[in-house]
Amino acid sequence: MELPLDQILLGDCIDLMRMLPAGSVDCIFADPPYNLQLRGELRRPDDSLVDGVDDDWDKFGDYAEYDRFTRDWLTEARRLMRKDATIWVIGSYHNIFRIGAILQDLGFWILNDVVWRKSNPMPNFRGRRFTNAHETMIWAARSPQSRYRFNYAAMKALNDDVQMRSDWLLPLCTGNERLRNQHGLKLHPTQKPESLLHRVLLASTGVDDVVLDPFTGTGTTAAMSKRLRRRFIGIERHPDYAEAAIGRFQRERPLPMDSVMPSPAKRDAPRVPFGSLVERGLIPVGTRVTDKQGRVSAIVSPDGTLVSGSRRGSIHKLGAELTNAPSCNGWTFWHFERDGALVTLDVVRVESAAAQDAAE
Amino acid sequence: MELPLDQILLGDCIDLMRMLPAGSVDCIFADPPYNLQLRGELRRPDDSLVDGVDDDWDKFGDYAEYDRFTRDWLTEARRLMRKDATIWVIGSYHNIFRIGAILQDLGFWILNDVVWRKSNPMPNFRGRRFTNAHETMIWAARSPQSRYRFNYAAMKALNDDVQMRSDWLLPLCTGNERLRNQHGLKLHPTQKPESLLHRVLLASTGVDDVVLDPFTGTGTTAAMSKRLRRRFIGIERHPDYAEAAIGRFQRERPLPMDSVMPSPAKRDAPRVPFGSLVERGLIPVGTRVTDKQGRVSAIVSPDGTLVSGSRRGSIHKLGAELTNAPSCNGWTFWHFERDGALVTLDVVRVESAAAQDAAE
DNA sequence: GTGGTGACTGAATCTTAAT
DNA sequence: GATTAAGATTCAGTCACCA
Repeated sequence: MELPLDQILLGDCIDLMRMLPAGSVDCIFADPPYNLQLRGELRRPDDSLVDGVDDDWDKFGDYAEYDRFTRDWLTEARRLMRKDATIWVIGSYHNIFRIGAILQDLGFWILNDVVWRKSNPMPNFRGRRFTNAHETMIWAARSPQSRYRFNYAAMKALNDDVQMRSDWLLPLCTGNERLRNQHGLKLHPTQKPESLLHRVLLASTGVDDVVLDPFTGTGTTAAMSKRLRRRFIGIERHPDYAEAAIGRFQRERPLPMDSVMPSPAKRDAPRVPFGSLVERGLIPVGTRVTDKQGRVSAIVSPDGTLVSGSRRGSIHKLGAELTNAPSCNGWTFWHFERDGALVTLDVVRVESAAAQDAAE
Repeated sequence: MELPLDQILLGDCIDLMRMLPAGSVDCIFADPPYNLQLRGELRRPDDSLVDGVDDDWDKFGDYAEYDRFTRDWLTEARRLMRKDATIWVIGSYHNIFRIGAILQDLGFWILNDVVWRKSNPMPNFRGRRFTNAHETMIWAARSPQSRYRFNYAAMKALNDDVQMRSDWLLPLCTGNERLRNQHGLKLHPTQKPESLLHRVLLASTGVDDVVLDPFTGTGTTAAMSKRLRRRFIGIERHPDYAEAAIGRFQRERPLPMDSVMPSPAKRDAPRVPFGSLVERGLIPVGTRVTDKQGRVSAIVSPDGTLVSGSRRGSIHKLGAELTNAPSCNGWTFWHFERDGALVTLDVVRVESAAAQDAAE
């Protein structure tokens, strides 16, 4: 079977993976059934019913059956991976420990466990546990010898020039992004947010890499692969999900090539201290900066700190302090008026970097 | 063997646990060895050397040894747990997946996986992975039937009155808290911060509960147990660590009793029958009660039931019936007019409880 | 357009005491 | 042990609707 690039295949992932040639994919993202074991209905304090995951595809007899299923699909997945390929598997405490142990048993080499912290998780309605506010992704190479791809600079740039950590704060997939049927009901109970796949693919794949998703669902991996100009192979067993994923994949448009290429200028650009922009007069001392809504404001000091009343700190620190946030990207948080429009500090940073490049 | 309360035993934890009586502890915190001794060579969690040969069977054999060790100590731990006891196990991606799977296989019931997000993790020096900025704790009950302890109100209070989430941001153990030898070197490679154990014990134990730590190390669990007035049993194999833990335990002072008592939780308050409020005239017979919007109404009877047309029942039952809900908390559902304002029955209940307290 | 209100929702292993 | 009734319990966000 030739490699079915940029297609979504309808059928069982183990059967279909068996038909694909060994060593043919660069990266796998897999969102297998979690084997949730829900024992009854759950109601919110206002008595409304929680729409839990009760689909047949998430039902397994016991742990042994789930383990067998996991070993089978991971074995095929590993066969399809090039020797330097990596795999991502997402899960919750119901299944992720079994998956992690089986990954290790099969010879995969775990690189990180990455925690997706949900900014808006469903609360715990009965007050009997901690709010289950995260899911876990395991990122593993095919073997300890794999010389895998990790776009370190891109991740660092995405994280305001500090190393990307193993815990990612991202919202659930809601609102317009969530695919719905003609009745306005969610098409898939567990659609993943695009932001999550965006970061996964940006971190571990390159342009034209072959990405496989054996549990495509409604195609978030498919859409993000196309947007970021990766090649995609999807497998989905459920005809309704597959149909939705195919339509979504067709509608998706790739970003311009230059925006998805790792930018050497950006990667090698030295970190620009805010103070240096002040020094160079690109942002005058005394400038009044505010957040986007103008709820908080501060004044630029000569040393590159901001002052707001009796508080003083870096653009990041003061932004966090004034909004009671644990952290803040001051570059994008603070705005100031220029030519009658509000622009972020980051705009000036980018302009200054471009000017430096031109000078070299 | 009598229960060695408030002691730290020197020896192998499996051997020593075998000598303790079954069903004798309320909570276990375990920080088992990962055996990650990186001396310029790669070692697996069980300390075996990665030999550079991609031999699946060999790797499985190594993991098997770690699994056997894990199964052995967890089996003994489970025997020591009361039927409603819970266990915490902390680990990293090297070992936590194996531990989680074995916990499930042994019949434990996972309640949460809790992520300890390190506010000051060690950076990734080689830039080949995400900064490993967290560790994972599994919190599990002895069985699915366990009626385990979770101090919901205390956790909510600790978190600015919103539910405590499954991701905790806490700094590493550094500075003065870190135990050091006479050369100023850290005594133990993975000493856990007191804040972590403080939260663990506050969440899942009560005053005078028996806490066991089979891998005591330098005794963070011991110290926090004593500080919070829990009873402690520790086991440590390494004489230097045990000695340090014993000294630390002896130096630790318990907090005042009133400060370690749990935050008052509504579900622990004594139950007041609605009828007794009627008897005491706090809510007069004949009072007209309604829901918040005034859509349904009823009249208070002398026996503490409500009457609405031909229907009659308890405040809960009638509330449920009139709204076609499966259940209803009558205390917060029903309102009545007092001094020109609508107040809930619950307000009266709380007032009467406060009056009783004052009278005592 | 803007702002305020209220309804709705999300991978969830979600109670306990008394009879 | 099974059954029944009491009663404790939610956060961040989106969107529709209306003033």
